[in-house]
Amino acid sequence: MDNKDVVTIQDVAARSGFSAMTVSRVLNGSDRVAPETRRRIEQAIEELGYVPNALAKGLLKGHTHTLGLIVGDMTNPFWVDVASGAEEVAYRGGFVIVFGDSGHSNEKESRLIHTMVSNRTDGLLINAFDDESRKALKNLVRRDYPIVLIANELQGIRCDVVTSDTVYGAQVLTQHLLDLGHRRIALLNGPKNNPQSRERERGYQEMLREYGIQLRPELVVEGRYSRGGGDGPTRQLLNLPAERRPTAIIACNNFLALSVIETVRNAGFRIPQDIALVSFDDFELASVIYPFLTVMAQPARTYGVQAAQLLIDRLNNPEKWRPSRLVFTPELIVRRSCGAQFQEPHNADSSTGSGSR
Amino acid sequence: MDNKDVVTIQDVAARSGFSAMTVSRVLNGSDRVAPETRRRIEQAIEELGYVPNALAKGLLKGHTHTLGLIVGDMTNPFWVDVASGAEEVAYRGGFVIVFGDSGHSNEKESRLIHTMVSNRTDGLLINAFDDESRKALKNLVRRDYPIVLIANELQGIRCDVVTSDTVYGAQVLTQHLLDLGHRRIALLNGPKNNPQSRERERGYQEMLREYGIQLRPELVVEGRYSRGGGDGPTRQLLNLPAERRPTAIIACNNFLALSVIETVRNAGFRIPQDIALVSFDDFELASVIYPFLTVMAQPARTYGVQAAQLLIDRLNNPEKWRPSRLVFTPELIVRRSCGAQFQEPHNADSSTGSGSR
DNA sequence: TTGAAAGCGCTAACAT
DNA sequence: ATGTTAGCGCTTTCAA
Repeated sequence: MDNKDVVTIQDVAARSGFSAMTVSRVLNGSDRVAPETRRRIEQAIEELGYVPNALAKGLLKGHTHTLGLIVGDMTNPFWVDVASGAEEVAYRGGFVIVFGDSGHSNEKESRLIHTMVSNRTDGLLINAFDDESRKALKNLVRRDYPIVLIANELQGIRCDVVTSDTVYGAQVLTQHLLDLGHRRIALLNGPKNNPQSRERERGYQEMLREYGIQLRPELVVEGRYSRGGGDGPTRQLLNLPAERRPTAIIACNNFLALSVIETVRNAGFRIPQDIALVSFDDFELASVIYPFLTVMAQPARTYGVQAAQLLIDRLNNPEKWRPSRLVFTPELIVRRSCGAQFQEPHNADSSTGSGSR
Repeated sequence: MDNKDVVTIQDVAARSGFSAMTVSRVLNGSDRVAPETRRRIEQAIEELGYVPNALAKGLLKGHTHTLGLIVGDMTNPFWVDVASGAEEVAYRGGFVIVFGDSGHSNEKESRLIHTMVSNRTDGLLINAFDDESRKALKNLVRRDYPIVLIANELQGIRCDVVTSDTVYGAQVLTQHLLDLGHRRIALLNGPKNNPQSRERERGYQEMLREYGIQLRPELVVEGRYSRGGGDGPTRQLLNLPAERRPTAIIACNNFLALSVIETVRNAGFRIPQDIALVSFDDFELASVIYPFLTVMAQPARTYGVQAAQLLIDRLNNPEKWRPSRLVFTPELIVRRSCGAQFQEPHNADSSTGSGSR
């Protein structure tokens, strides 16, 4: 068995007694190769364990059949779903996805973009962090580098966008609470320089105004979209004197909702008896186990599927591409408890029963 | 503004009035460049929006600062944690991670391996699907391609391994149930050709034997490790006549536990009153919201961190590498309900309160 | 049906 | 301090 570090197409050529060109034709499924030639070359490939060098091919051809996907937090189930959807479509289309997690940081995001462009991914799917992301992306777009924006729309960038109607989502959530009688409704929002955050605040304000409720600035607080990123702002809300404290909170993503759940619990309050909670984004897994949270569900997986599809379509047909803007309408899911089936056990080890035989 | 499709180092050279070699030196931070020269070249880079071509560099240098990571199901929070840990370490070390999801399929797995090797990832972190994976990996290892096996150990492959003591885990879980008085304990296992599945069955059997309990083959069933992959086998267990039906189930990963929860619920039984449930792997998020499941926790994130570290160390110091075998000891987490804080509401819309003002 | 030559963008090695 | 040459592994183009 040959033990060279890497085996090249030349090695296969030498071994099989044909030229590299003929080997190349076999590899790429050309029909202008004699059956016997093909057989012998395939055998040589097998014997040598040859794996074509995609770098060389990419360098020559100018594309790599590789897509970049940058999300803010790959630990968030929402983005995992997006990634999973994109991966499925990419795989079917013969593409590979290179993932990146910007960790909600501008610096890491721009490093990732640079790396992906440098590695000549054929295009980029990105949940742009905030307005600062625009500069880097704008430069790419100017060079016709294909980009699909996910969830966050950025002004003045000619590219595809897949998003959902966030203003509407915030309106529905706010109205839901208003209809239940709540009047002091807090908005636990994400960072202000994030386009979606601004839309959520707009929907919230509009609905309050429609109901003639006065806006209380102290009830609009700003967290981060990452795990634990709403702990501080939630405490801030709970620390308000009872007569100004919110009776309901709208969390602007699933991790912010988690923050509320944990912080409220630690402060000795109960949900929903003391403080009601509704949220954007779903916890799919958690909801199976204990479905109780009312949410505005965004179609996470569909985001990924559609975004990847848009990008691949564009790559396959560059000249007839025109920017698309896909806007999904989120859906209100009002959850019930499943306490009937799932009783809260009261012994210490609640999951393992009491030892029936 | 220049509008060529891609801008090369030659363009920068021409623009700045120096040679490509000097530009290259600036890019790679060589100190043998006059300050004024550096300034002018950096300006040209900026003006042209030049991004170096990593394919060309990789082709020349023979490495790409890229690591492959293949998991069975990137939708499973367990593997998300692994990926997140690996990503963090890789990023700090100047590497990028290329993810792949084998979807628990041999065919997709081998296609992914091929793609990653073809793209010259410098090494591979992989949760090998089953014994069939050995052939492909063995070929790579023979060519000194660096591989780290995660969770599943494969015989006769000289590479690093990061895993945990699965036999022990199964013993502890089984003993836990035995000590609670259960005698008909079912094992909802993963596929038999998966190395870990065999270890879990071994631990289970050993512990039953130690307690002098007779092994009932009908209580050992085989599911898949993917979402919903335990529905059928669980139904099979529930369909047994009452006197042979298990009083407790051990689910061999978190998704199998989910299957039990859903299937048992749909069949009208309750957990833990009618059937107790313990499981391998944790649901971190779900447990915050509703902590009730007793689990054998595997250190998911640590897997990723250590595996990536092992790989990077090897790449940085190839000649002094020796295969390592890291074995973690899983930990039993006996969860209590947090019903005291979290009461099961009984109205329809449980999360939003009844409308206090 | 097969092969030879040239070159994709970059940098190592060797000039100057 | 800067430049020239050659070549990484592959495919395009042209020739046989």
